[in-house]
Amino acid sequence: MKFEINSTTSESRARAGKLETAHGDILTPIFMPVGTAGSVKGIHFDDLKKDVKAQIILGNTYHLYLRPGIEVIEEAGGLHKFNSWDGPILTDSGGFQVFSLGDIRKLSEEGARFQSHIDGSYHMFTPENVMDIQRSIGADIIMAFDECTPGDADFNYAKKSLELTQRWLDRCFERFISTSPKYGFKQSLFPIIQGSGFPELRKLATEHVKTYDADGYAIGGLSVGEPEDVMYNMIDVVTAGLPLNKPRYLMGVGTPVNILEAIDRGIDMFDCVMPTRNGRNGMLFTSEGIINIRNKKWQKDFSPIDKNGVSNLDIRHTKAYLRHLIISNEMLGAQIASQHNLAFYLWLVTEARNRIIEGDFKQWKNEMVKKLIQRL
RNA sequence: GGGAAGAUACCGAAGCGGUCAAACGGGGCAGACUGUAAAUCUGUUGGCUCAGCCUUCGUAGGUUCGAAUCCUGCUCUUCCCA
Repeated sequence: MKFEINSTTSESRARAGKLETAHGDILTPIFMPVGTAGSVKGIHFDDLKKDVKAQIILGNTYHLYLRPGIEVIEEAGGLHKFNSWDGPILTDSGGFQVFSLGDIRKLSEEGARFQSHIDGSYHMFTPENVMDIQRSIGADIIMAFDECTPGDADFNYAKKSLELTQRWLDRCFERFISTSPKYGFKQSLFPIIQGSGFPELRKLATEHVKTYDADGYAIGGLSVGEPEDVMYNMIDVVTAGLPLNKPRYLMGVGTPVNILEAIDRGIDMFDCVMPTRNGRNGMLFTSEGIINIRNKKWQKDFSPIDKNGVSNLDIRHTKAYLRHLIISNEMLGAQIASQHNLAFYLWLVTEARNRIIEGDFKQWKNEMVKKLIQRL
């Protein structure tokens, strides 16, 4: 996988780049819509590509492993064939589920034993079988199996957790390099940097992942309950230590403001459920600020969803109509809101890229942040 | 014409002498959501000069220290018989 930096800025760490995968190029910075179960909730792939302008989507090892199951995906010929998305795909390893399904799993040196949230059955994830599973799913970018350390972890827990993640990373790479892709194209394995909110641990973690000449490096364990300034500080610490010529992926982040701040600090890739989940729940991110479309004040507002919006739906539909759909629990409402939010996120990172190239990123970012935190 | 049951807050529906401004649903209003156990979850929903007070359980009276709860008249609704 090739990554080239097209442009950098003098007053910030922000970069514009291009990541080449077997399923197409990705212009960075990029936001990657989350498609946990092989589907970005509520959005068809045609709209994702043409209207949202998504360049890469996610899938999730844990969810796909439980359902439909790896046999099905293998027989289909991999996830690309199965769901028909022909662009790049990244799969998360299930490490986040080890965190979010905390009460129904048990960690050991070997791996994570967990209960399915679907039927309660017991399963075991190890660094080795998670690599195998991700080979079978066949994403272009696959993630190391890690423990996503909780945001409120104390130093001792965070240190032990990081050390486990590091030992697991060694096993991930060992397995990864001794196996081959199943569908005739190259896969890249990204390590994940943990260390919670402790700069010294983050530095150690950064040094450790650099012992592998990976195609990209991810930062995990942020936006999991810690204060925002801690998150920004950790990003600073990590990006300062990472090689310049490799993409950096900040996992699970975040709000539009989080994304701009992270781009400013040298992050290239993002994913987050926020545009889709919050969209389903009536929260819109727009060029003017944040809208809770369920609020009564939009009941008779027949202005476009977002007058500056880039999605076709933004001008076509009014706030009043979208409010009606969401309030009435019509599934079209969730679809429109999700598609709008995703299109907005993709616009935001694309615009950031343009500004980096133009050279006025910092100024633009500061203006945008002011707008984006407003509640309309 | 005769008989039976019932009328509770925005709607439905509990309550059947004091602990009732009144359970529970729905609806309304607002909030949360960051590598998706989420088309989910939480709060709130008579008024006020708000640790208290005022007005509310069809309506007008009555019994009682005390009534949404008991009694009487009236109005309306539903069902059954003719």
